[in-house]
Amino acid sequence: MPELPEVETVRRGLEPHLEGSVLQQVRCFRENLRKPFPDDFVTRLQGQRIGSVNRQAKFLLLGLSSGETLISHLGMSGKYRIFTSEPPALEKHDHVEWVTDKGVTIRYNDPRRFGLMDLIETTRLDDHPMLKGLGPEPNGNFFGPDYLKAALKGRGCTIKDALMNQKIVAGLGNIYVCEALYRAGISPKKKASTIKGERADRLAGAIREVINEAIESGGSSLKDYVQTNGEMGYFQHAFQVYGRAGEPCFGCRSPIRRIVQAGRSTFYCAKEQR
DNA sequence: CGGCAAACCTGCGAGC
DNA sequence: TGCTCGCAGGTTTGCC
Repeated sequence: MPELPEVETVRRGLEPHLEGSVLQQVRCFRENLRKPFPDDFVTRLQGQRIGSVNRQAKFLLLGLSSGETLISHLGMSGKYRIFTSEPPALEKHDHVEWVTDKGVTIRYNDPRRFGLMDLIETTRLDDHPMLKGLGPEPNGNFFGPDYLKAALKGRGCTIKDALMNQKIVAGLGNIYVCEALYRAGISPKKKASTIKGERADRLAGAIREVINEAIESGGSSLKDYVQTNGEMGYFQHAFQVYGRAGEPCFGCRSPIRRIVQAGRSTFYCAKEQR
């Protein structure tokens, strides 16, 4: 589920229920996700007031009154659900639960457990191994044609791999890279260093555009729910290439191809993407 | 350094 | 009905 637009949608869902609230009751139903929970996880969360609900790349960042920040990554299958009244029975793969002083229950559910939660002093946030070295936000001020051109210069990997690299741009994943490359008319197999000039301008614009449109649509829902209220995002209906192998390109009608790059599926139109 | 496969996990749909 | 296989939105690790 979660690339940047999905995580931003989750952030917007959580913020009104968490910002300014106190985590009155914290429960954790196992000792690890992809990695172990930090030491004294429950104790360090319990009783904390949440001052801010932020996002960086695909990470949610909850600023706590203790001076620590909770880092939450959703992996492939992580979901937050919010219950404003009496919550239902725990479900399979519910791993963490918070009850706020406003009587709101928030549960983190993650079947594949590729997600991650960690605590770090807020002043040392940028030193956290997962956040250190992250590139700029694709919809932020720092990202644009000039940045992208400089970042791709001399890169021997494919343009697909470059855009998947969180150190170059932070927050894109398989779906939005495929979609941005289609919009820019660039083949995912091109060497990154060959994308320059007007083509790089178009790519930078396409990335910003697709990310912003997806956020406005509440992200993309594939098998799982994305939004914290259980509603589907609807950007999946705007996919031009992702998941459309064999179906006709909306532009030229030639079949969309699926190839594997770095172990991940890439969808593209061989005719329109050069 | 680059490239690639495997690892971490469960669930689902397709095919037999 | 039930089995096996392949696949899935992410990231890290280890090997050549």
